[in-house]
Amino acid sequence: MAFNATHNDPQARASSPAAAAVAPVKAPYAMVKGYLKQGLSVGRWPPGALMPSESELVAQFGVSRMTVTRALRELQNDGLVTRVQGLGTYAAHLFRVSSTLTIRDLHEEITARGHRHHAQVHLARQERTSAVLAPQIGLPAGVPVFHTLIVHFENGVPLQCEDRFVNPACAPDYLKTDFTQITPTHYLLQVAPLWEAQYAIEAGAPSPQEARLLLIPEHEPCLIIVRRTVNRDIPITLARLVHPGSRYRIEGQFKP
Amino acid sequence: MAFNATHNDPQARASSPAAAAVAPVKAPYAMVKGYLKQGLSVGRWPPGALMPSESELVAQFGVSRMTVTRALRELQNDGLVTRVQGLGTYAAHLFRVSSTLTIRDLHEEITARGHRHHAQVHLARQERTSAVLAPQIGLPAGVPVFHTLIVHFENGVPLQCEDRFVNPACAPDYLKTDFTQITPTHYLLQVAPLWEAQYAIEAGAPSPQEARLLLIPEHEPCLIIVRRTVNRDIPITLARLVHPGSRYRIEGQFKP
DNA sequence: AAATTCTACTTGTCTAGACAAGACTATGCA
DNA sequence: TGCATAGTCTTGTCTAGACAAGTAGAATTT
Repeated sequence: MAFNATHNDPQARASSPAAAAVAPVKAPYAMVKGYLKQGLSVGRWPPGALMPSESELVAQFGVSRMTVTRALRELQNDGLVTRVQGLGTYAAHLFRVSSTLTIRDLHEEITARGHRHHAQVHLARQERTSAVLAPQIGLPAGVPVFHTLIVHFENGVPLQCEDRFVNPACAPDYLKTDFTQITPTHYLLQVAPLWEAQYAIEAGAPSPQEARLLLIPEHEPCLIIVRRTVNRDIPITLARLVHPGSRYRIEGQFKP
Repeated sequence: MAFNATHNDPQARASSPAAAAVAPVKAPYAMVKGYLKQGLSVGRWPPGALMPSESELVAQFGVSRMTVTRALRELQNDGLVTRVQGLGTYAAHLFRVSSTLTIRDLHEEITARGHRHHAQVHLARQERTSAVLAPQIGLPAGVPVFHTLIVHFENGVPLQCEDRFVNPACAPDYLKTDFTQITPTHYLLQVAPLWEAQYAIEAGAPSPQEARLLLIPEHEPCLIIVRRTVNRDIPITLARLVHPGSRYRIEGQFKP
């Protein structure tokens, strides 16, 4: 991965001008993919247009069909083309554009910035699901759940108020964890490494308690993430993450 | 895509119990992928563990190597495994989990909900880049830019205030567009169908003007998206999209 | 003892051909 | 005219083998 690009480096691209003598030879499938991507970029195939068929590309590039198929399948996964069996490959309507939104463990995010992270545990106990909470987390009402309320600090400044409910069946030792050392996210990833989640990102005012814990005025806008996590239909956790709008934002990029 | 699952439906899954008589036969590559995914889910290979090699899976499933390779490559693209040439395939450390965040054209989003969309154009003119704006959009100071200020309504309720600057070089006819009929996003996608973008999502208070246009009090928290779009290093547009926190939120899901 | 070479195993990629199945079109029949 | 059928083109998937290249450890040489 560190040497000069060779034909089996799928990420091959032009390196520094000084090293331009060594041509960055792309793998054939990457050539085909790049050709189509470039064509889409310059408007050769406007959205919805029929693109060359696999056999045409096979003839044009002199490669086997598997190679062309791979290029087209990757473009499809990237959302750049739509393929329909029996019809052909079409340039995608990019009306919906997607990017990968990465939600990282907050501890890792802070330390990656070279800053100091610490946490204050304000609540860590067992409760019973209320009628309001039960449908949200996906458990029956009245069953035990773990409830933690933790404030995370970056360089001594409160950055996140984490109000979390955890299904004891998934993490029986959850409350024994020292949350000043290990974040709940980190712990839960170890207990249940693979899961699905639904999330909602919204702007809202903090609750009076959250404003107090985050040391912000009650009218300060906050970025609130509500996330529900399940492992094969079994609820794991429901978290409400409140961030002061002046201290936290989500950044990312689209790269079709 | 609508019939019973056959061996080449990659999305094949168990359908309703009544139709369980017809076994949802998965394609071989999907079998291998599902087996590995299941193993990762139940902790058979904890994060960082060495997983079976391609040749082992070939022997185990009695399929060709290309089939196994495809399953593993898709798992790699999904971020579930890490592959190193010469070493093997490892279960990924899922400390950073990603999802696809889709930002759709607002008009499509509203009509998809079965609601009515209309827009009010409050500003559509040519200006010159100020010293503050120039570095943000990536153009020199003092050059012409198009500036539009449009409020979008869902069923008559203001949902988004769109403050946008556009590079005339990319869309010379931008100002001739009837923005009550075609959203700027839609128009720009036609002019420059492929692009990259950086975005930031944050919570904040609206400007007095934005509060007035959105018919909300000045202290109402808003979800603000700032997006900068470029096509091969040429800036296309810089947009500030302000949404009332009580009326708009971003939803999505992780599905490793 | 240190450096080098060899070997076994891994992933990365490609080929040439095959069959299946969906979608459209032209044809033949009633 | 209306309908069924055959043909053609498309994508979806799989096979069996091949070579390249990266890694690690064992064997050999210096």
